[in-house]
Amino acid sequence: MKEHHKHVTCENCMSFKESMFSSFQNGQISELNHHKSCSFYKKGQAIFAQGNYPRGVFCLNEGKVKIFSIGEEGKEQIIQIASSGDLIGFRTMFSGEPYKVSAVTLEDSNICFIAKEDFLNLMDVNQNLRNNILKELSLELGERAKMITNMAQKSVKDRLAFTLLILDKVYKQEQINLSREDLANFVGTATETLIRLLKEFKDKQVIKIHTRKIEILDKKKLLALAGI
Amino acid sequence: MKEHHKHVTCENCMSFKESMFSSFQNGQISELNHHKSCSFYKKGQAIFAQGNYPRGVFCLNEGKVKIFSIGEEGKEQIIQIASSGDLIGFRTMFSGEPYKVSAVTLEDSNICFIAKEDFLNLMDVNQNLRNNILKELSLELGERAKMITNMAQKSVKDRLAFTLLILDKVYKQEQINLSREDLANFVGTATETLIRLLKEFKDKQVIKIHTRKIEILDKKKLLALAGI
DNA sequence: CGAATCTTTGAAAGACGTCAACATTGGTGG
DNA sequence: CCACCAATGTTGACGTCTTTCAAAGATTCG
Repeated sequence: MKEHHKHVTCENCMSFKESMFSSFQNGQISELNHHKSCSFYKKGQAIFAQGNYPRGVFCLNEGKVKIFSIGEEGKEQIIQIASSGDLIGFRTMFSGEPYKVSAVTLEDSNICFIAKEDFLNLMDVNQNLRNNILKELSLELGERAKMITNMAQKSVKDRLAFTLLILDKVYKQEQINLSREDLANFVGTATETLIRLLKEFKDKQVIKIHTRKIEILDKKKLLALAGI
Repeated sequence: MKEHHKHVTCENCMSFKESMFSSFQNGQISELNHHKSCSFYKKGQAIFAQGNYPRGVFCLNEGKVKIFSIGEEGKEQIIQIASSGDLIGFRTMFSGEPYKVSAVTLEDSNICFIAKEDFLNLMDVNQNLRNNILKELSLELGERAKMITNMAQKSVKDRLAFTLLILDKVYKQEQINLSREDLANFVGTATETLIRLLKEFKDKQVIKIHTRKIEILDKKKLLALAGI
């Protein structure tokens, strides 16, 4: 468990080189650092909520965050899991709308904040940042077309396989650590259905279950199931 | 039916003021016009295809275009229907990837083309265009989060209601004119299921069916069904 | 240790997709 | 201009995947 209010500067941020700001020069980095503030968020804490108006962007120094949209029955649909180095909430900087999604930490996290005005100023001045943002928006748009297609055309089992592969990348060498409900809300199914399918995957030696955590044993079988 | 090779200049383009270029000044408009070429596409003709690399962007002067992604079984999932004034294929200008979706005309259309290099030069020079593009990418990203949630959580009936409301905006005062298969591929269901639900909506006086075309009679009922 | 939360299992109903046959439509050539 | 054919649309029957509801079993954390 991480300590509270760990102070991080952009200069010594472990996630800096994979971040949207990776192309910044020394002077720009310290300027960025000057404009950011850094906060500790406990597991389960909200970073922003659907319907609110944004005041800036959040840069994830350490931790994991679920980005989800809430359907009419109040059920969460997880769209994305953000992790160290990811910038979140920047979409709303340009759209003029309130947030269309909510963000909640999945574990204790250190998250930096850059005010909207400062961020937009950086965008104006820095072409690399602009290009990185354009690229990221574009990549995400492509991913979401794929996700829509999966939701519309694939069985729950196939989607679970697909989701586990995504999570494998997010959790890297760690085991996947999500509640059954969050996992179900990412796959887009009922918790009970998810549990039954996990058991099936376990019986087929595709995954190993350590109570809450999930270890992927056979990525090839998952790839075949997900149809990639 | 429109005649072939109708020549359109940006200056006299009926869709110009709703387009991404609406903020251009006179000199910029004629420069834009100088860099574009204009082609006639017959109904059902492909504009670009998933997997190919983009050479530029397409500006829809007149007509309608389905944007879809193809699932593993070869089934189309329609993501969006573009109409007059819409710019399509600009996502791939920034991502460096090949197209993740395909575009095919739904009716005879006039479509202008702007080469990638020219378009990116315009982006560099023109802050309004840049902001419009950023805004459009952001808005679309928000819509797709909503679409993912709908696909994952709502019944086919609810999604049909939602889709009809989207199409009502696309077709404005006209009646919706899509094949049953395309409509099913937008809703994300089988053609047969779609037909059964259309009949149900017809019996409930929500829509009126003129063979292929669909007229919306009761938008309120649709809004209630779609849960908006 | 116990309360609260999260997870698992079972049974039953319903929504949806698939297959096969049939009907209608619109475009084409005679 | 009409008849015909291919493409598109419609209907019914059936099976199965998935959800829902209810209850019991684990686990976690104070």
